[in-house]
Amino acid sequence: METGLKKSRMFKINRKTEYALRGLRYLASSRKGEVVMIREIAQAVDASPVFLAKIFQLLSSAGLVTSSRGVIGGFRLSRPPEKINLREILEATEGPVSVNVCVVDEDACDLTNTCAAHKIWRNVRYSINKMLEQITLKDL
Amino acid sequence: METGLKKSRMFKINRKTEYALRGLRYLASSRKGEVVMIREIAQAVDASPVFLAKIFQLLSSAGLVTSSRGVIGGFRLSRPPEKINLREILEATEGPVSVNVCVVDEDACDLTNTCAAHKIWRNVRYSINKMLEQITLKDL
DNA sequence: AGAAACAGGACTAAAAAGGTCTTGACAGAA
DNA sequence: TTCTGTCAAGACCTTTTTAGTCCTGTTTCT
Repeated sequence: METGLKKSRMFKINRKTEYALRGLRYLASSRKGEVVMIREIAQAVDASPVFLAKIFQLLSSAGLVTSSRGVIGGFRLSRPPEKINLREILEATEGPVSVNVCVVDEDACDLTNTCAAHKIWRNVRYSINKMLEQITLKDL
Repeated sequence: METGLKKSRMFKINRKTEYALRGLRYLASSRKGEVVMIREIAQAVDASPVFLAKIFQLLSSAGLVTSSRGVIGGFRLSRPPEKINLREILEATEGPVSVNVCVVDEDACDLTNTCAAHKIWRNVRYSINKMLEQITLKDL
């Protein structure tokens, strides 16, 4: 059957998250604690340095990595790998888990008060977050 | 901070799934078991009839609803609401849960054999599916 | 001061999602 | 049979999101 609507993959992480994970993994495993410049990371994870720089800005402002400027500048993990969980990482690059809008933005749901679905979605979101929090960078 | 990269919402279901859920809910609660034409459903859930028709084609080929053509044609649920779970619905409109590509497509992961992450992603996917399967159309 | 690194914003390109249009197949009623 | 109203299917267009570049500035070390 052909409907004209495309089905792809549900809940798939996007490319910037993919790169973020690879970059963090590189920092965690190959260069424990050291300051590494973006060019090296980009080369290691096979990404464009300019793009990866943007991604690391997100990670930096989320507090997952710490940047230093200047001639020997670069990035390093702000915390040991086992203290950085997957929820934080994904949230830094993609925003919070929401599944259904009305869970996050109450006003977006025109059935707020009567809506049984509301509670369900909230639970789904909670469970996903919980699961993601149990996985740390070290596990990857 | 401004990076030029946008963060929105993680794991958010898209509009066609939203409409699918509303449509199914309408069939389940307002018109139990009856054949209802797409125009009525569209009106009830405030969606374009043409677009909703496409969405219901997906649901139909997934076996969740049954269509009948002709002058008194339309759609009805193939099974009672408590036998239709959320995973089936989301999968019908958005495709399978995958989170990370390499879970679904082994070849896409260049680290297939050594990759510890591989196992992790598989578990995440499994847990999400499990959770979604426990929620049925009736709960919504 | 100068070189080498990140910061930040504007901008462009590519891909995905959302949505329309047209034609055909089917089923029932006159 | 033929007409009418429904879904089926595919091609097509538009809008939104994601991916990625470019340029200019700021910081820090030598």
